[in-house]
Amino acid sequence: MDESVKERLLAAARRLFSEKGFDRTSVREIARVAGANAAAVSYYFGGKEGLYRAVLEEIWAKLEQHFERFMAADRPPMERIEGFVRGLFAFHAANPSLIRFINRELADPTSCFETVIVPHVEKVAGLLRNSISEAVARGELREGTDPTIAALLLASMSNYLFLVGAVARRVILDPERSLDGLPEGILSVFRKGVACREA
Amino acid sequence: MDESVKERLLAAARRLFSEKGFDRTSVREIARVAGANAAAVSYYFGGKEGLYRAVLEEIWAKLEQHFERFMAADRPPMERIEGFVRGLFAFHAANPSLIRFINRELADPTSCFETVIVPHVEKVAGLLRNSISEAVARGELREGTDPTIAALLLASMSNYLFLVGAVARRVILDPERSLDGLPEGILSVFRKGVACREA
DNA sequence: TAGAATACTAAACAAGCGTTTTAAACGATT
DNA sequence: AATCGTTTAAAACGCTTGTTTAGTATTCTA
Repeated sequence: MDESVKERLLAAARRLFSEKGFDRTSVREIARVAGANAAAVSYYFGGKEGLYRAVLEEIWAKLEQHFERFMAADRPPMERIEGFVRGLFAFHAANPSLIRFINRELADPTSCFETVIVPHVEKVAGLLRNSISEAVARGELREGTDPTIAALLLASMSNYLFLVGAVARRVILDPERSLDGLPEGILSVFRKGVACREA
Repeated sequence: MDESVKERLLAAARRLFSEKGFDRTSVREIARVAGANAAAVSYYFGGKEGLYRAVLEEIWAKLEQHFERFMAADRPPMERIEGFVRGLFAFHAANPSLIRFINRELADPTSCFETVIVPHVEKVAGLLRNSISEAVARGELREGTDPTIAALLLASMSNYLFLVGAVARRVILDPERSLDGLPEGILSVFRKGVACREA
């Protein structure tokens, strides 16, 4: 237990908030998991909401870093589009339950929505939209494709499974089915769906 | 105010639970909106959770009724698939915020998950999966298409927008943009994505 | 080494929660 | 008219919540 109390609180909050959300996680529980006092949350973060905000910023920073690697600006647009999907799945594999954290915030915004969520989503959405626009301009995606709609649908397919994780693994998919092929499946549907050549 | 207290409680709970979710809605607030006493919730529904469960059942019944109309068993499979998407959008148009209610439960299951959510999702997912299987068997969708994956992706595209409604309207889509064309756009991507003829 | 700033804690606080209790009002039946 | 079960209301209960207070160690600085 050589980490600082602040770091232990962040780690515990990250875990508990992702698992159960803001409302169902109490300050006392975070403190217990962190092996700290509940008052330390107010001391270091100004309150429960401040701690939540800190965790959210931390996660988004990590996710954006991830996207910047998978969607590097010097790559051709189709590679960036593929990077979006593969990056999202890779991130989820490396950080299970964190995507649900973010998506829960999207589905049910807290007070962090305006200051944390909106700017970050705008950035990632812009990256994806621009990649699609470029791909259309290059003739790699069908002319007339609406980049906004196309981006929305690609993000839908890439995110929904993780969002409804609990029910998906119970009802929609076999629990033991591997998800390894899913990113390519999504990209296949996407490519053909807005591909350059009509069938 | 000629409705019964029980009905008024259900209506108020439906509205408040859809807007703010289970945790952020208090029994006292429901009672105030319904013009009733907070104790009536325990009296009629056995508690807050019972009221929540009643609302959830009510909504699912309505939604399933909707799907049974749009995905009638006597229709050809591709029409049923189209009915799934169009029905979902129509339902959302008629019952704003109710889809978010359901989706919130999917993203963050409460104790109703096993008894209410799982059976209903299984039913609708089965309808969609069977329609896709039949369409593949008829040669209307590409051979080798995995019905489960295809159903998942179609449901993803159809649901995600409503799920992330708040951020979608702020960041992803123009607030004034009409969504009228979106169901057809989704179906277009889906059809081409798993269409019979390769490009 | 004295003093000040920082790090941390136990205890108390006020507010809100869902529920239960108690009792009054109501409508139908005897 | 008296009595019944049902319905509604007010108040109180026990509990948990996030935060604050007040205080004690600990560490750093002069």
